[in-house]
Amino acid sequence: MNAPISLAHLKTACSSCNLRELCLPVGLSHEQLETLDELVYTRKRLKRGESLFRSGDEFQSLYAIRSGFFKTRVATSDGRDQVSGFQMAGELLGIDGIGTDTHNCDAVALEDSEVCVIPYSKLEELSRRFEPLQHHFHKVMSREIVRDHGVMLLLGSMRAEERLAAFLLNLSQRFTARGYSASEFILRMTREEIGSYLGLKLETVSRTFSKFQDEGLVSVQQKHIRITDIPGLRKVMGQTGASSC
Amino acid sequence: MNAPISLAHLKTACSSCNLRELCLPVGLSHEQLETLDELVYTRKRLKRGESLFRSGDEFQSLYAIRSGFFKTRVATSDGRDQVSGFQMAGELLGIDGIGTDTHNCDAVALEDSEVCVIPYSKLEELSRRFEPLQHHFHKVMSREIVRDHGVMLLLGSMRAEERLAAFLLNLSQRFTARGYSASEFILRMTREEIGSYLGLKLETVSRTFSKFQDEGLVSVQQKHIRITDIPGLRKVMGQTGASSC
DNA sequence: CCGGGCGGTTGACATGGATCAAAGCGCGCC
DNA sequence: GGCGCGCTTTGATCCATGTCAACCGCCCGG
Repeated sequence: MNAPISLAHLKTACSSCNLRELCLPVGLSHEQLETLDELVYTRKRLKRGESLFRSGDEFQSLYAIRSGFFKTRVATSDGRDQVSGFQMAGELLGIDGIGTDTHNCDAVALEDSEVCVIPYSKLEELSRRFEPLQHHFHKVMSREIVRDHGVMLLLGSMRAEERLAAFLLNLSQRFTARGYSASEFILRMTREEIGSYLGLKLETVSRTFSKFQDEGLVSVQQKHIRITDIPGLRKVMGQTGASSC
Repeated sequence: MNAPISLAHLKTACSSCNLRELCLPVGLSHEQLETLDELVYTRKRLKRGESLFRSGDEFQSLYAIRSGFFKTRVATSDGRDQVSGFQMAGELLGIDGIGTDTHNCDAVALEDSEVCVIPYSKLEELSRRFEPLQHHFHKVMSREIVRDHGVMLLLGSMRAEERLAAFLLNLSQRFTARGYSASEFILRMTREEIGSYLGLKLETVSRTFSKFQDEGLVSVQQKHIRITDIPGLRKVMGQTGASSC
């Protein structure tokens, strides 16, 4: 049922991974890190468009993104679906599966990607023996909840321009954290996927990009984005409709 | 800064709590339960309108609701806020604080309520020693994430009627799980709070209630709700705008 | 028992974003 | 390297929901 996925049985070491400051082991000492190395046995490569897991799949592992870009997608029983997040290197996929032992969303690679496979039972076992790991794992889950509340706020009370500004600033900040440019990047997702995530139609996303460009906030060329006025975008996000006061 | 809150230093035992099938200890054996009793030292009573914690407060404990009804509320930097959830007996409050050691939302009692105070460091310690507790706590957090994704889907792609139908059915189901009527209950929150949660204005909530009443789906009298046609409400939720095909 | 205020309802109107439609372009596949 | 499809842009129109306003009525306190 799943598309074929190449499985690389490579020995992976968190202790030597250059994402360790973003990923599960963040903040652990070097010797603590070496304890972690027994957690990750395998990696998995995915090509663009392939699913890492799908809603309904049995849950067994979490996945840490080593490279690439993903979206997660949730669906209603009546066939509508929505992008629930975009994930990049160092972020964790699959947490949704813990609660029901079954995945509740699809994770799809938006470009050729590689993930570390973290067997969940192993993670639980290790985090019982190893307090800093337990603590950090809890933090990761808690932050995911806080992030989701932020998206709920965006979806429930922001206007189209504010949503897109918030989206761009969020991407910018995450790229910065990974050592990339804060102001210039390639969007890995389509206008439709952005719209789905932001609760807008693709036409609205496109129009809003054009509007931002006219206003000199960004320079848009297809998927290539250059933010030319970060404070300006912040101001767009901050303004409360204005008409309501 | 906080409103005065009465602290009851009562010995509380999960093992004899009639909410144990809904709360943290769900699914544990009786002897396992007794290990849990050392987790909860105190309870806290809150009157209607009081805050259990506020955004920015230092995070120290989780709270299990023994009785009553709460809302949580998140805010943007520019002053807008939104209800992020309604919580009832057996549910856990405060998970948002784990990630940053600081609470990221306000929790407000919507009626006189009582909570069990669960010191978080104690919970981590116990769940290291006690695998089923660890496992269940992870499940609770994961389910919260899945729930939030459901709300995001609602906010991003449902119409007003679908949102309100989903809201009523969700309440109904949660009341059922607590042994109350699935079809008749008192809303603890105002139309404005419902609207905030659902990304609608209070007038829209009110109008939609009236519409449901005209259609014979519910009988509404202020905060008193009687669902007269549960399958009908389900159908409202399921229909996909219809115009889009 | 009465009065005031808050929460709720309803109506009229405004509007942001959806929808429908059509054309351009750019990227990937062969 | 060229072709075709999918993504994007842009325009015209429509509609769901927001906004503004007025009134109602329940509940609480005096």
